[in-house]
Amino acid sequence: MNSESTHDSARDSAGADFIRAIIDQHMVDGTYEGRVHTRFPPEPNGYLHIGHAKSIVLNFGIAEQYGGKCNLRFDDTNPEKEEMEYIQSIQEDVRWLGFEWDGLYYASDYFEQLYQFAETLIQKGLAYVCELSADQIRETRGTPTEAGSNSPFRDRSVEENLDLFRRMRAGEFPDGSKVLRAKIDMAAPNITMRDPVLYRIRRQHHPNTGDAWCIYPTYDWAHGQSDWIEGITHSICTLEFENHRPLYDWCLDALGAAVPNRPRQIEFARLNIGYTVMSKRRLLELVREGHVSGWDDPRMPTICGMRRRGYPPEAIRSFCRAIGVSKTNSQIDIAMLEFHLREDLNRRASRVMAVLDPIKVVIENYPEGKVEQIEAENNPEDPTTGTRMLPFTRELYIERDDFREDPPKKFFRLSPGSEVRLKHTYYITCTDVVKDPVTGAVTELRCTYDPESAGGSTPDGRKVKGTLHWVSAAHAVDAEVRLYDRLFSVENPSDQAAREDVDYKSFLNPQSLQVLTGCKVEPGLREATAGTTFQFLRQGYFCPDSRDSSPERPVFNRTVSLRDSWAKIEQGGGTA
RNA sequence: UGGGACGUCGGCAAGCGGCUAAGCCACCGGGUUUUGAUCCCGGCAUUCGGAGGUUCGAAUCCUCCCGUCCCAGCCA
Repeated sequence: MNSESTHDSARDSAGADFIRAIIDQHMVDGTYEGRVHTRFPPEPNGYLHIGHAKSIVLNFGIAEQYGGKCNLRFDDTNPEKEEMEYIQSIQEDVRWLGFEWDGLYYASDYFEQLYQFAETLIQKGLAYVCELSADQIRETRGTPTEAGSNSPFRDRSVEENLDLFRRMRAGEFPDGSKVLRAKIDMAAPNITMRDPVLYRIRRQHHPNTGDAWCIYPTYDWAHGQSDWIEGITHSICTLEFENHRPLYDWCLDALGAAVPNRPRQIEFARLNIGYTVMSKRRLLELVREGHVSGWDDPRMPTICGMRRRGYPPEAIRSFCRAIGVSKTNSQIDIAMLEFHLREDLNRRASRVMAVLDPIKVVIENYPEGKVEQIEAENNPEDPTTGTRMLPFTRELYIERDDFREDPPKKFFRLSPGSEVRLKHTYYITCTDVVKDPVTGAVTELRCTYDPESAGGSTPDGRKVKGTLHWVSAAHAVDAEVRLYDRLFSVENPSDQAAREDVDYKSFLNPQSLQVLTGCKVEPGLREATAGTTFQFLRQGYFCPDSRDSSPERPVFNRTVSLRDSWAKIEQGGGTA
């Protein structure tokens, strides 16, 4: 079923999560006759995000692990919010993450059957057509501490209910005028069980069924039965559905579902990550109000945003596996995500040189017009990736921050009189600093090189502490580089906003995107295409932007920076 | 003040009555290094929300208490 690419790491020695423990037990006692069938059931009302990835990895991962199946099912019971655009993007994202579904279904595929089930319910005296308005239903539902009261329509005859329900379907009544309700218990302590609505009248064009229906089932009526129809064994969902499980079971019982063909609902805690928001409502809002450039803005926690940012699917998968599955409401440290990102990229990203904030270096004793080809390894973590040639000339660019006229303690990069190594090649020594006569800003560094140091070491064996990345001025390609940072400047935007009674958007990080122009990258990068993430040596991982980059005008997104212990030293030391 | 669920290191998370409470991230040292990256080595909960109790023995069982989350959509 699933592709081999998802096997990327065996489960470690830790015990299986509680869901797998339940399945293990089912395997032992034969509850489902050895069958495991899960499903990933997104509502097509938004783009998938990293929280969905957790669920995808869980559901598809379980199917794979137990030799079972996993369906992709669109939970399209509410045509008001659902769109084709989302149906497309969701499939794209699931596939990109590396999974292939066994069956592709829509809850709407079952509308007829669901309708028939509802008639069965009516016939059993377990559902009735209620004519109370939405407001009246709310008012008679009671509160957490007070029981609700019965609807005056609760005790209609089976015949009347059947007739009314059929006429609802036939379109004889206006939107919102009637609903079908389950007849359970208006005094139930669990509010979900107080005669929940099963069908509503809504003349709304449906992306899949068009105008075939004017009544639509609610989630509660559609979900469990869809699971049942598909032969799902383990219906895994998030914690907020825990209160609905009794209803899920009630529906199945009412229809006579029994093991081994009776789905079991299991709830786990949804993923939360610091410094971002995860609800589709809020993500939609950020898109609609233009706080980000779209669902695929590289700052978004959406799958498409992360893809554009340069995350490989493997990194997302290994993160999802590492965080575990439990029922504890938790929030994962963003550092955990970044760790798995770097771990993956370190292994596979080609090393290249790019100068983000260039300052010119002129090597005075290097012949004018001479061009040497320097051999550079592509990835020290993987020698099979070979080497490439890099042009070296008298005029180069290095990182402005790699030079200090007045170097702090333990700074072992370039400063007047100091000697450093240029990565893959010569040692250079700074001999003079050229400044703008009016601003005093450093505009150019004059250096000398040691011809004996070709290849990065000298016959006399002297050491240099610093190694800098560089690019030949004449050969460098100009590029735009976008540095991304966390979307929000506080760890819990939603919680904090609620506490301080302000809008969560007031915590948007104004520094979340910094655009650098005039960056100088090595020549080969002109040909780079989206989908490949590189390591810009000593800086971080970057990828060509899938929308805006072109050979004529390369644009790179910073996926994540490299860990930087010097920055820590400098910060800590400076303030101490 | 109703019901449901959850509380083990800064963040995740194993543990299911009996070795000195796994592992990962973060953090703090130290080593290697032509990326101050990677890699390697070491440190990091006498304690499991709290208080009682059962037991030879409890994070694991019982009682009470405290805290957090979810539920009053014709959303999912």
